[in-house]
Amino acid sequence: MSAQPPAQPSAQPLARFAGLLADPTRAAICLALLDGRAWTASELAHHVGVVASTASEQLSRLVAGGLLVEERQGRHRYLRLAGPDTAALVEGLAAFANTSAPGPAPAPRNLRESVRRSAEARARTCYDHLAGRLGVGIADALVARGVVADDTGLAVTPPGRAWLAGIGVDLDGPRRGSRPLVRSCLDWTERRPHLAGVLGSALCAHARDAGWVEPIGTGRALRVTPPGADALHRLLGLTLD
Amino acid sequence: MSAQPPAQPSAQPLARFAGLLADPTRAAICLALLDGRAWTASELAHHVGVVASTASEQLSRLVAGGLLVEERQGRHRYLRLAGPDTAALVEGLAAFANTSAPGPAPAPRNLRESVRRSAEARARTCYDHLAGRLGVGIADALVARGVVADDTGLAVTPPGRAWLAGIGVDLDGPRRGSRPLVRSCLDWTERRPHLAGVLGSALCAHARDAGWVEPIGTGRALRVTPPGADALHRLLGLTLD
DNA sequence: GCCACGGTTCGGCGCCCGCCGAACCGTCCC
DNA sequence: GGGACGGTTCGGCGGGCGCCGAACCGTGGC
Repeated sequence: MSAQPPAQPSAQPLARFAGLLADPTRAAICLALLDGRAWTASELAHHVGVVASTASEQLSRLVAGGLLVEERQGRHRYLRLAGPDTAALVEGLAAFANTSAPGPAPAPRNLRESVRRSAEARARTCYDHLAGRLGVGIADALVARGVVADDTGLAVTPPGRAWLAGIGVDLDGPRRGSRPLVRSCLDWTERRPHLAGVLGSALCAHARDAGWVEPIGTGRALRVTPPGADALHRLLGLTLD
Repeated sequence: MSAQPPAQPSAQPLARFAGLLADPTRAAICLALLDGRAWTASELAHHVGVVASTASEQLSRLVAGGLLVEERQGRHRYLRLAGPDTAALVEGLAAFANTSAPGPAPAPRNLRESVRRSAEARARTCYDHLAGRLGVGIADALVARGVVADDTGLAVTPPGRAWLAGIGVDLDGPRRGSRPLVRSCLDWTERRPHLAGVLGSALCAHARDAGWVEPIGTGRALRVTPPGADALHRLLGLTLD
């Protein structure tokens, strides 16, 4: 029974919320949805390797818990993360989970290397911005060139803002809202921060629109196109592996 | 069996890590440790309302998972959160859990009011900085007075830095390290940000040292002393309820 | 030396939860 | 209208896990 009141008032909600991500199936679903797109229920079921009915239950649970939102169209049920803050939470938690937990790690040492070499580790989207070595490299380059200052938290410098506008990255677009202009997001493959927030989103959109990157297959992985590699080298001095 | 490999490589660690907080007992332990102090195992057991053996198991699990660190002294086992970033993660997650999860909420409406009136909601420590209405009030006041800028992420302004030094808050103390100078931390009672990072820590230390606040009992709750109320009003125009 | 006490280990109990298969419902296409 | 298909509901199974009590271990005090 143990119906005695919990000593901390918020322990119950915290546990219930954390429980949403405490299952491998639900965790895999949330990670898949980090690409920011809306997936159908059966896509997710197939992707994480469970039968449709199981996925249906877990998806309902995630929606009820507020992590996911759903949109029904005809006989399809589209699912996506509830918002950018939710995505940041999941990504941050995943990064934390990968950096800590030194216990009986089920990672056979060279799995790490194979992950590092994968296309996703090289360049991918993280919700609506760029991640992987590409994302981290861009973040480093922008800090090195003074576009973004890293003194006391991240900030876009005034000359940096002009420089960004000059190459076609507009920070005053419709996406503004109350989102922070630039935010740091911990990269779970590189374990170092890349850029999120309005700037991260605008950069990613620009890279897509300008043809610098294009998606590989249906996942989050990206390929840097030859013109993209040229532009990144010319503008940021970036050389990718 | 279902031994098929998970589609997402990091789903397993994420689930395991989230699972650490997915239990009410473990969650309550972590929330209690948010005060930044080291507790003994039996203190925690009594506080969260489980028997010593149960607490021992859960504590070992939290330590193995990297959320807590332990320090053994004689026949005592002291436990604290692994670090400020861990504390931020727990606090952020708790705030998120309280804001989302609109489901069958077990909160009987006026519980919220009773929480609001509690001493903890008025003023408390959050790991090593100030929280509650006092914490967010200070944050608002510092932003309003230009000590902290909130344009593109939080930052301490140059005049703000001088002003802080003038009242005895030193930001270049030994605590610097690689911590951000000022960071936003979501307050789970107010659901609005208060100040963390080096500034938050220094402010809290100064408030204690100057006798502005003093702990109530053994918890995280704080009482604002008469001289403290005077100083906060004089320096920041802050009037507390 | 003895005893008190904090902490741990172990066995066992009971519940919860994630999984599946089967049946069912609604939508879309032909 | 009929059939294909995405999605849901339900029953049942199995495993994992959180809890406790009891026994045990090591430290510290007397």
